[in-house]
Amino acid sequence: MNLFSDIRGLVIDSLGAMQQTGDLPGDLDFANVTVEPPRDAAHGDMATNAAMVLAKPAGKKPRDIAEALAGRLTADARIVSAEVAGPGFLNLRLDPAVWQGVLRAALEEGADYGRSQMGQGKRVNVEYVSANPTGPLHVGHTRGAVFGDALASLLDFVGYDVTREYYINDGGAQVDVLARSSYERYREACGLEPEIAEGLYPGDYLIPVGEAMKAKYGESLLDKPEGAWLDEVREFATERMMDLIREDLAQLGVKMDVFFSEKSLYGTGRIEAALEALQNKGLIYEGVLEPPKGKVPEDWEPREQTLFRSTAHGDDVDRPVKKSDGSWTYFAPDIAYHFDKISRGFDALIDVFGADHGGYVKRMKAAVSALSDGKVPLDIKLTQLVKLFKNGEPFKMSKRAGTFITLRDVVDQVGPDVTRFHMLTRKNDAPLDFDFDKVMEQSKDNPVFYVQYAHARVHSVLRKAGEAGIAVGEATLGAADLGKLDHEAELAVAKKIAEWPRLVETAGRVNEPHRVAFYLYELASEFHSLWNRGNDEPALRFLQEGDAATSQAKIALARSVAVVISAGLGILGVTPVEEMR
RNA sequence: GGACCCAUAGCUCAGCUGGAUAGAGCGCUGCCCUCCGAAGGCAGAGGCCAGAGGUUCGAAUCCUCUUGGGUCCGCCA
Repeated sequence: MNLFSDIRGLVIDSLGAMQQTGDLPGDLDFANVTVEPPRDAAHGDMATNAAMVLAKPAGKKPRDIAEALAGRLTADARIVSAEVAGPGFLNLRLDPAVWQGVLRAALEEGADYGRSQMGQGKRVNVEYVSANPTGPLHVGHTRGAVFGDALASLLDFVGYDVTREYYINDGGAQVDVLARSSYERYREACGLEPEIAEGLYPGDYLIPVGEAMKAKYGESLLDKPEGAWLDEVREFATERMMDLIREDLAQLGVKMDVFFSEKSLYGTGRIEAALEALQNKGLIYEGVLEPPKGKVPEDWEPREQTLFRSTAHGDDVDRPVKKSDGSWTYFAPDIAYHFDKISRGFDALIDVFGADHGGYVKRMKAAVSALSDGKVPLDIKLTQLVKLFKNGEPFKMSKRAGTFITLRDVVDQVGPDVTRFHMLTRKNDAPLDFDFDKVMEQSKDNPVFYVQYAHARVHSVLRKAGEAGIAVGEATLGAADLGKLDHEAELAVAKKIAEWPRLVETAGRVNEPHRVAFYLYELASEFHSLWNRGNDEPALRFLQEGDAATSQAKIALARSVAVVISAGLGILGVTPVEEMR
């Protein structure tokens, strides 16, 4: 159930009834009518802007509409009072039974409480990570992996049919470099001195690749020209790197549905087909680009290339798809890849890129817009930089010095749960500080711990109740007399739980999983607050000695908190622990 | 030169895609606890939402400009 959409439905029905009686004109658009929690609890439980939104089109004063609407709403048993306030807000107070109904729904629906049909089963493709298969994943990839994965789960939760996809850049020059670098490690494995020339990948992670090559090929590849082994080694090394990356992702709990190979686009006519589709729309031409203004590269000279008229779809300049030597630019297979996604029938596409790829957003959107005739929306989410700290000191990374931090370094040290939660405590387009010590800290100052602790506390109550001989089974709690939960501190927690279905829909609509993390923090905060009040007011403790019925009602509330935290953490990909440590 | 992102309490950040007196944590101030449901609790101070215009019943939120920070800018992926 979603209480807010229920009440909104009531408001819309009442407005419709007012149209019937002639209190409102018949041709009104209710799309902008909202029902939301008020910022200030003193304003009641919910507020609707209906009167203000409709005043102008209806040609009436907002307060008059509000008064009339209030009369109708209070006829509903759920609405205790409806007061006109401010410029025309209608503040609603709900019967406590409504909140108790929310708790009952949470208990009954369990992990599905808050699940929504908003996505209507539409197919959405979320592409994320897509790191070059030339080495292990580093921290930057980690953020993209966590973000993309949580986003995918979130969209699934609100009713989309989600495909998680990874685009393997195995078709460009970088995999040739990988092959050459691996070959040197192979020579090393054969007892020769490796020559890691400038421009090759120096990382140690290729040493095992060299050894594996020796195991497979013996010394048969030695003393042969590059042309004789390049294809073979490239494929071998790329496979190895993808195994490595898959393991890294598994460490983090990320599992892709599809790994799509860039290479599979070459030599199969698929790039040509995609460009032909653009050609048929008159969006491909031969031309010479203007040099970038202000900062002209030293070696700039005008060259004729094959260009995509991306400016026809919102880009600033047209983009080359073929180099002057006739080979494809990286953009051409990207176009073909997105063309493939479109032709697989997705209703919406999402790409998760690092912020350093911000410059490609417009051209990619232009390509998708052109290829789908504007029918398939592409949203591109950029994840900002992660700044690493150790003991409060910035941790400098240098690829050259080999001191760059990998995903595995992070996960090995702090674990997948802490990594994932912390990476989602910031909006995707805001830079993120990651302090190895702070994120591990077991104190209320650490949001990860704070939320986990709330969940653990609930389970602690359940355990203690069991020890005290109080039944806390699903059926028992579901049938508990929730009318006993009438204290404002208890209702505050119930109200927070009522917001959950609304929150996930909002988060899903804007593709922002961090909202889930912030919500969970707030819910945990309400719960801890209630718990703490139990110190001074024994009547607010969850376990009431000698009163099983009251205890069960309170435990049902606690249990509902755990249900929502568990569902929320599930979306974030974090394990809800039942006890700390 | 241009494009994109960002600018909110002393610090780190939220702000429900236009709503009421702008929130949280840290830090700060004060009080309480030290009868373990205390890996503390409660309360308070703290803001020209970078600046200037505009849009409207209403703007931190949308538009324009300015300032300041980040990323990127024809064949690299």
